[in-house]
Amino acid sequence: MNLGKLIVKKGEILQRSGELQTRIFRVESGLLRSYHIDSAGKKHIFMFAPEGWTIADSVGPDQSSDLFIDALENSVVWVYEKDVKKERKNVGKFVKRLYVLQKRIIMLMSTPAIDRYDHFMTTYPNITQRVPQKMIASYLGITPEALSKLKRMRLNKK
Amino acid sequence: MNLGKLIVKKGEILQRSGELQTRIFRVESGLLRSYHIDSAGKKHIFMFAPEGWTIADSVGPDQSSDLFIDALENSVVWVYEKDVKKERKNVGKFVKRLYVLQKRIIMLMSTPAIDRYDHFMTTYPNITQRVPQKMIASYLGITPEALSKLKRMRLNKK
DNA sequence: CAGTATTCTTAACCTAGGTTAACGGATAGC
DNA sequence: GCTATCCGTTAACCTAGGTTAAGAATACTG
Repeated sequence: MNLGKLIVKKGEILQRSGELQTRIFRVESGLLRSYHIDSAGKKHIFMFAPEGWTIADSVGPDQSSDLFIDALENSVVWVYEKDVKKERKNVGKFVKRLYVLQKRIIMLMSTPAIDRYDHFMTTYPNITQRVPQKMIASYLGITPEALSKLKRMRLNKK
Repeated sequence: MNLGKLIVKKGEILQRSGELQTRIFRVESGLLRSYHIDSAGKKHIFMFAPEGWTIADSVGPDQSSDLFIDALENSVVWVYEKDVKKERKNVGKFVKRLYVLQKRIIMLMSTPAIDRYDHFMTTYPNITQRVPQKMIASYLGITPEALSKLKRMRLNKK
């Protein structure tokens, strides 16, 4: 599970979006960061990890990564393999929840409200029918008036 | 640790912001939600929890809650006490990380960029000095130009 | 049912932050 | 030391979403 120590130069990429087999990086010295690249090609920094911190993509053992991880300074890094057994038991619930929050943060930073709405509708179809629209707007981070407007604007386009 | 079953009516509040002694709620039937009330008094829904889901405020064992939890439908709920021993060991790292993400989501939804900037500067002063300002902007979810503008606008006001 | 309370929508107007582009200052590589 | 790249700033203009207010549609309640 401990895969050893890695010495990385500033700018080196440790993990790319789309990779399976994501790892966990513990920073002994230096500075790492993780970031997401959106559909328009823009970078959004998800987190910084200075000395003593741990950084990883919070995806389950079978998912491919959403994040890039690279070094902002020359760094020394301990690399760990994810513990698939633990992830399937206790810890898995935490990892899953972390992933949901991670995704939500990335979407809040990089995705327009109407797309977040679509994502919500397909991800939680059952909730959709049980709460008023204004609560979905609140979850999405916009006002009910804005959601109303966005839906109408989409209709008028088609 | 299992504190028993609770039958709640639509509208009932299970946890208030500011409370110590936060609990974990597992929904047997019905629908709960958690939300944050910002400084302007506006509600921001953090999460919905239908049947089978677990909902709680991801604060550590000594922190007071940031979130309200209430029932959107008549519900049956299992209540659990947080396991302080576990939280101080293994699981604590996950809880802490969840809390950071929870806070970031709430801030992205309810706090203007300049205040998020201040929060970042005081929370991570050491990172501040090691990365260019454009990366802080990226972390905050805004463009470098916008951050530049916001800082200048603040100066002109004083 | 009637009556009240929510919810959804629309519209006019406002504002925070995005886009594009240009410039000067700082850094890094050679 | 010279050049190229990156960084921060400014400015003009644009756009997504907020604010306020009002009306229509829907859902509760007695």
